[in-house]
Amino acid sequence: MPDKTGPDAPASTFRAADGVVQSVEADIRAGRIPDGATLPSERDLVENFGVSRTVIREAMRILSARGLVETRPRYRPIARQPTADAALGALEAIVPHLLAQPGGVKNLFDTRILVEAGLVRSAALHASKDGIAALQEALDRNAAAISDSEAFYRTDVAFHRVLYELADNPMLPALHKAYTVWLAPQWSRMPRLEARNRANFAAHARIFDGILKRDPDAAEDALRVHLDQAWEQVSQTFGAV
Amino acid sequence: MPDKTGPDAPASTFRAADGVVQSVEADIRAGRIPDGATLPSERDLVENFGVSRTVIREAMRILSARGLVETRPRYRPIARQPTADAALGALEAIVPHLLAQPGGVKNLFDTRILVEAGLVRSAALHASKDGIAALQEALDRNAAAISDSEAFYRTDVAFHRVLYELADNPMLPALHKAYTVWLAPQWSRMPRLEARNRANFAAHARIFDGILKRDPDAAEDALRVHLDQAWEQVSQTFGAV
DNA sequence: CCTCCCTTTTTGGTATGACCAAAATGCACG
DNA sequence: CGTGCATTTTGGTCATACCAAAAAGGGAGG
Repeated sequence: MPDKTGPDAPASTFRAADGVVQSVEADIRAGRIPDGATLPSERDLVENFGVSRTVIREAMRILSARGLVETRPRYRPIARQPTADAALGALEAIVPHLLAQPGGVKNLFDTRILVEAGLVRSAALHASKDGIAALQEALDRNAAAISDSEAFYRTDVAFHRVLYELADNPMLPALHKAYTVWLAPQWSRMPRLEARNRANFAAHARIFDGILKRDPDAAEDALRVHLDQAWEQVSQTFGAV
Repeated sequence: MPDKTGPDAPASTFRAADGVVQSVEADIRAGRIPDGATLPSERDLVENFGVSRTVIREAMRILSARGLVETRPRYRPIARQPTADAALGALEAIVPHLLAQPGGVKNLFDTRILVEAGLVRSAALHASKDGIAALQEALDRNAAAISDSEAFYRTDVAFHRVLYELADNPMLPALHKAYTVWLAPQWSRMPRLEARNRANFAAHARIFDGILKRDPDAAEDALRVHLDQAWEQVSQTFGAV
């Protein structure tokens, strides 16, 4: 019974693991395996699917690459609902390669500038009262943390995150998180100075001001000045990257 | 000799496959395994690394997930230089899940609008003579294909691609390609009509005109009208997605 | 009764060896 | 000088076994 070679192999490039993948994939998406739940042990899956452990492990690897399960080396796989977050998270292994190439960090950072410029323009034109209030709150928190570089970093990131949240598109906060994680190696090693915090806060305030005045050009300009300056700091710290 | 458990296992969560992955990873990035070359057979790798085929296969799966090797079910793995293209390509397996969720296609398409709006603004402000010439050429090709819907689709995609190329950031053309692939299932099933081609070409011309006049607002507006209209067509064809 | 530590069981990681079918290769034939 | 068939190679799968780490269980001590 465990043997099922031959007769039911439809497509030429069909692997047994694909069947397992599809089945588990469907179970996760349908919620039969809830988000965060541990999957059955490999040996149980062997029994359920009537395939060898080799195939089960292959399937787990594929599911892991798809972001549908989270695997740590010696632990049970955990089911994950396929979110934008998981999708971007799947890039975590390859992005460092891109960043290591000449100009890699700059290129990635430029895409961030492109996106955030669009976001602040959009915010200036369409942000709701609530959205602006959220931004104001983030800005206040940022102000309160100027003298505490650790807290300033957190509130800095949070301020930018609000910009991504304002667009009301769940993919964008995920993108912000990805940017933060990807660029963290550069940023976290930068010297933290109160003077710098002050300058960065002022930039945030200018951005907010542009949005408040419904002036997309001013908001975008402030954002660009801010991020260009941030880039200056990074590239000074690390040399040409 | 093939046994190497115990003594040299530094981190707790270190798997033998990780060692193979790192080694092959380094070989590919250093060009010792050129882009496009087939990797040694699994059995050869077994010999080279002194581990079992189990481990080699595990390593191949990991490398495949990282986008460093391309594996087709029954063929030899092919080395791939880690490019932005490969990175985005790694998302190909999970993005369909996101698109299948309510509003998924719309959300993705909105990010595209955000990005392209930024691109046309940037083009209007900074595009070089050569860049504008390239855009002009793409537009001409598009015009010449109005009566041939198949060719029109190709030149349409090509016109937008030029926008992504103008920014001189290798990650952006990769992004364009990804958008094209991801949204192809929606787009390729749309009815092709010469009238529609004509409208789309007119929109392209307006975008180009805005760029030529160095008027970012006009260019962006034309782009938004164009993509909103495209979205209208898609959502009419497929209902609320 | 709860906590903490130690023992047992479970489970993931790896090694081996074997078999099949498809792909790659090579050789003989037209 | 192709071209088609036979052989070899190679990826995909199965089965089994062992180890070490994690999880579970259970008993001693507070």
